[in-house]
Amino acid sequence: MSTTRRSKPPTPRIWTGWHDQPTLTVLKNMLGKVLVHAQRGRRVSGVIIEAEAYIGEDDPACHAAAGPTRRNAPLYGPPGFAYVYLNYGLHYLVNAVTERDGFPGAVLIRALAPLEGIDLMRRRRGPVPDARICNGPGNLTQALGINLRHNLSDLATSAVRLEDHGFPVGPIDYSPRIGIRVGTDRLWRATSTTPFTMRGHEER
DNA sequence: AACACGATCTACT
DNA sequence: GTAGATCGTGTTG
Repeated sequence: MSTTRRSKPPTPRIWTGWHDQPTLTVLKNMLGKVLVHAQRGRRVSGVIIEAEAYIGEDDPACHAAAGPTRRNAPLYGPPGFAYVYLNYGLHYLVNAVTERDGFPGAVLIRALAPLEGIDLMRRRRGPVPDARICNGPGNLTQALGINLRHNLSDLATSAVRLEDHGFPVGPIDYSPRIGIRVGTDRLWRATSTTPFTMRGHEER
């Protein structure tokens, strides 16, 4: 065995501490965590700076509002898995499933500050400014190469996973969720007010 | 089997 | 500010 030692950074921790937490707690803790797609030995990742909660059949904006279907089945499963679906026939959106088995809930990841593999992100996203590479739920999945194949991935063990790199999170803003016409009374959109490397995020 | 629609984004005006 | 892209899903026939 070679004894050559390079100064390897400490292995980034998989983030699993959220599995048993209420969705709104997961929402709060999601900011500052790192969404990773490790593929073909390459890591593409970003720090989560914007996310939204969708909780229960009583939440009219939640995909589970009309009860369980084949599509939203992941929401009803155990926490810790990805719920990926195609929106508007164009964009893949990635959620982290929350709440106990049988109760639907998830956190939608809406924006990242690019961390690793930015060159690959640029290639996937085409000629857009760096600041907009990962802002928007459909844009970040394109940048990370996340699609329907990753639906129901275990976010602790799969190529698509959540890690805690210890990024400090400052104050968090809570505002109405975006792109929905119902359930806008709930302030379940969380945004980080402190920039990490780049913001790429604008209020509307 | 056919159809309407959506937790969006971009490119126009 | 708003039209258009584009397709899986749920609903209807």
